[in-house]
Amino acid sequence: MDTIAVDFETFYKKNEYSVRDLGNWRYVHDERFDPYLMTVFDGANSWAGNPRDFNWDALEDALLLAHNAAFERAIVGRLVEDGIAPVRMLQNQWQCTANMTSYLCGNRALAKALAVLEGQPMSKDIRDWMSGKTWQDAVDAGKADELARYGVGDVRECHGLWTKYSPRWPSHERGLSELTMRQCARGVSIDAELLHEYITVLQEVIFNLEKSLPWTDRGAAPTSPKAIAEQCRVVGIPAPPVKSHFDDGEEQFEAWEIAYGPQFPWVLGVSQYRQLNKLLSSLQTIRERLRPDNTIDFSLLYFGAHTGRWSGGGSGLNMQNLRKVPLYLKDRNLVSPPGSLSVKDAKDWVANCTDYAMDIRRLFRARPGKKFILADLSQIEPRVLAWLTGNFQLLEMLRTGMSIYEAFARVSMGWTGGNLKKENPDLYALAKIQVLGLGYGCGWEKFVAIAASYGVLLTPEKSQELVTSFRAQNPLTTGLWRTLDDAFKQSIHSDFEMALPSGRTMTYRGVSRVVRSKKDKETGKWRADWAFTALVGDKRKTLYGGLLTENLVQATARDVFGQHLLALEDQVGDVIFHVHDEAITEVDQDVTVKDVEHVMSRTPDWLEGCPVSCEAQEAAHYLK
DNA sequence: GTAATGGGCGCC
DNA sequence: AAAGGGCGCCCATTAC
Repeated sequence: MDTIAVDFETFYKKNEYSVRDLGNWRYVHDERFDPYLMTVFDGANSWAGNPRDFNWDALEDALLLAHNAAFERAIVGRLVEDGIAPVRMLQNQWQCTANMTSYLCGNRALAKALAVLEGQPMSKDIRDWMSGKTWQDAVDAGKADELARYGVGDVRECHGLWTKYSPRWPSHERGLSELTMRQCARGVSIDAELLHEYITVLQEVIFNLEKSLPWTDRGAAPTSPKAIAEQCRVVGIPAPPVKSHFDDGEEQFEAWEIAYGPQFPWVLGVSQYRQLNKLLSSLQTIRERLRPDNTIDFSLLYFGAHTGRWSGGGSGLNMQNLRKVPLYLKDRNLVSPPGSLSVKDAKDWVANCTDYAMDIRRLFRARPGKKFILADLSQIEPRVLAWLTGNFQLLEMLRTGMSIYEAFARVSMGWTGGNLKKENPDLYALAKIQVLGLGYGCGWEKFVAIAASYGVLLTPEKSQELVTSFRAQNPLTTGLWRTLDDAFKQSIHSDFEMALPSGRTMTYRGVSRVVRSKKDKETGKWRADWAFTALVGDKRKTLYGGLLTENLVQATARDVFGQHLLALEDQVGDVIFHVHDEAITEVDQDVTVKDVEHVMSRTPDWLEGCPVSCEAQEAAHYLK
């Protein structure tokens, strides 16, 4: 079979008319859509020109390659609709070399991937210059040849990368890449009526809120930090603490809100404005993306994170960070649950409110005649950590169906009684936060914040006690930190490679040691300190044993979930989208929760002995 | 004018 | 010796 690389240059304008602004489908169906240049390379010959002049027979039955193939594929779909490309073009197989290079070296962008894999620089200047310009503009400016050369260069590189590197890209990973493209194009069905209602209501709420912020009268933006600081100065209260400047920044900010919120409504109003505006932006994006059948396409990036997880971005709507707690609106004003509540408690709090609740997750629903089955893996990361560290005692208890938190309490906290959650809920809560928060080397200050996010308040003394006892009672875990830390440091002046159980390897390129000044906790004095760094994608980061452990666990959990995704598509039905350890499947009425659970409870061959389980439920729309 | 950066906020 | 991590989008501000 021929393998042919294809690339299109299309009219775009940054921040106005681009894939980033509109998503693939809406972009190629816009009236401004103009694929003015097509370039093709089959390994020997290249062609460049207007797609109307292309001999499409040359692509019949070929494997098509593109860097960001989801985009090229959407363009071909539009060309087919317009009768420019033949209908049989919908049958070609595609492979995405951007997905491939993400897997191989953590870089999606062609120029960066070439720089890392081939040590080769590449300029995108002409493409940047084309923002807002047409093919005729390029001709008039005498840049048409340069543009065509650039396009041909792209397809040559794309083809070359595939030829040289595709053998290193395992077939199941190609399968996940293809599945991702299918999922994004297939999209999800939207309750359009509810969407429009939500937008109308939310606009009114935001309008009311904006008016209540004193500085908006003076023309300042609703969330202007300068205006907020000025207002604080005028009324004689301290400016809000910057959350990221402190381990307990979240708590400090909350304390500031509690101290001054009752006297000055705008103190709470700013956060509320940001929350509401973020939600409204998402709703408006969904509205702009609606296709005639009331579905939207979206973007999920295969290997978007260096650990291999998918990321949700690239087209202005992220399906992986839709808010869980509905907004409670009373008389067209937002009433927020107390900040101290956990997500689960906040949801219960809103559920008990009458008036009006707005839940963005309700908008995503199964297509007519189908139903959703939502399934998520149960504590996959701590289970993987237990397997990686050889914590057989814990794994054995999990195998009996015991909760991981109770098993942890028995193995590491001396619990010998019956059902922990029923008999000693306080100890259960302490076990839970340790399992979720202490596996990767977290210190006591940060642990206070993590515990708080699960609704557990720890004093500094209690936090220190838990961190210390966790490390003493879990030598297998601290041993893995140490092992990876040592191995990483041994790799100085070269690359550090970390083998995963699945056979995949994570590579941290260019390990080096840097000297930094650091504040001594006891004396408060600055002194020299070493840190070991390496490249993660194209960014240099400081790494250490606990962090490498976390990366290893996250990557392994991703590989487990990836196997489940392929099996679900193969054996159960369409996976509409997924969020790290949670699959949203859209299935026929005769498919059962058990069918999904069966697939997602399977332990891969390469993780034998690690109990995997999931929780699944049917629903008419997305929830949880 | 656009690019880069950092804070805030959403998720697992 | 110690250090939780992985993302994306919106907004405001600053840098160029």
